[in-house]
Amino acid sequence: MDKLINYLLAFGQLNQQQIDLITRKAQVLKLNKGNYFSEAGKIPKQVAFIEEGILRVCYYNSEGDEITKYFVDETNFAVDINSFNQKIPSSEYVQAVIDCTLLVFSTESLNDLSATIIQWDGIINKITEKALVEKVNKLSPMLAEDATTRYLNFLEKFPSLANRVPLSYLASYLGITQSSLSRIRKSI
Amino acid sequence: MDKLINYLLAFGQLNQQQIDLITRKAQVLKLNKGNYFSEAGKIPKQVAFIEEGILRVCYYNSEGDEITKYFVDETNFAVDINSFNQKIPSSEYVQAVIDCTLLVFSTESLNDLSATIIQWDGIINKITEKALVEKVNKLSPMLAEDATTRYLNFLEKFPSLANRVPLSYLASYLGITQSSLSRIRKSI
DNA sequence: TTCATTATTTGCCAAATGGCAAAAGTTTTT
DNA sequence: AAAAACTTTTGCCATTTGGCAAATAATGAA
Repeated sequence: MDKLINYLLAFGQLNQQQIDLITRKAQVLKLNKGNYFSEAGKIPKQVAFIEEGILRVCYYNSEGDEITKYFVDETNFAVDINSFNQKIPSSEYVQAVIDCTLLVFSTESLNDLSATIIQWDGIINKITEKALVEKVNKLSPMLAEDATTRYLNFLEKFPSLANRVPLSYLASYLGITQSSLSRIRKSI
Repeated sequence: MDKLINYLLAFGQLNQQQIDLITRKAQVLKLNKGNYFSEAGKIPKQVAFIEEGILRVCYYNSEGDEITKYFVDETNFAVDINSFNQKIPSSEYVQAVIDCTLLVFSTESLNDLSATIIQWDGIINKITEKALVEKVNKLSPMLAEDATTRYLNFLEKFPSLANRVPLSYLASYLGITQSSLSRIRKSI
């Protein structure tokens, strides 16, 4: 739980009473590799803070290919924020890439926290904004990079993952085919 | 000014008094094609609402190439949000792609609005989040598309722009070279 | 352990895109 | 109007990436 609290504290002050409340509202969830935290077609009812492990967000494009939109690692929140906020069915899956320990907040818990902790909304908004800005800044340059560079950058960010994750997850994230990725790996 | 007010009203309620205040804080700025709204290296001190025209956000990558990160069109806000909020020098330029009419809010005006209008922060946060989510959702599939598809999608979103904008703006946004884009155009 | 299933690598060749430089076209300046 | 500066197109060829199918390798189930 410390990881979560420290993370929140980086975005705003919280007193001990508030911290205790947050701690009480968080539920530990162990999610095994391959299992889904949330699924397309359903309205997301929870937000996950990743204490250990890595999730990925993926969807099916119009050609029916499964596309990994991004990976989310330790000490970050994961949720289809758009669907969650608007209470509309998600178009994405959120899946454990490796065994994960999550701290889960339900919609109701979040409402309580928002109503009780005056700084809560401000903190959450900062976190949300930062996470989204990072995603844009990550994706944008990828378009101009070649496949090998994109793979090397992935390796840097997720060194432990490259060989433990199905090729398909990675290839679709990098925007290349599995065989291309396989060849790129070989050439390194 | 109506465009702005209607846009804001889509994200939250505002009474006439509040609308008047917002109107008073907004400054009209005509920005001609090619001119910069904000520049890399400077701390952004203003936010722009685009009443007419199109802006682009661009930067120089490590190879020194100028990359168009995205275009922002009518009825949207533009700012390097990260630098603006953190008050750190921007790494991006915001430039008029065609002649623009902007409604500009200074940091101070925004602070006033935030302090005076109770719903302000909520509205702005919703707008920010929506804009960022849209950018991620736009960029992510582009990686899996070929250059022609990316160009066609651009054409759909900005039909009027394709032939009025320097090739270089467009090509760097699409992640291809100018000559490739020129050939793609020809082939259509 | 063995079989079945799934994931990854590889070969072969086609298609897409890039690099570079010259030519053609546009715009701006004088 | 002519010259200069800049933008876009084009040719030629190299490199990258893809498509498809077969071969290997790895994983999981019986």
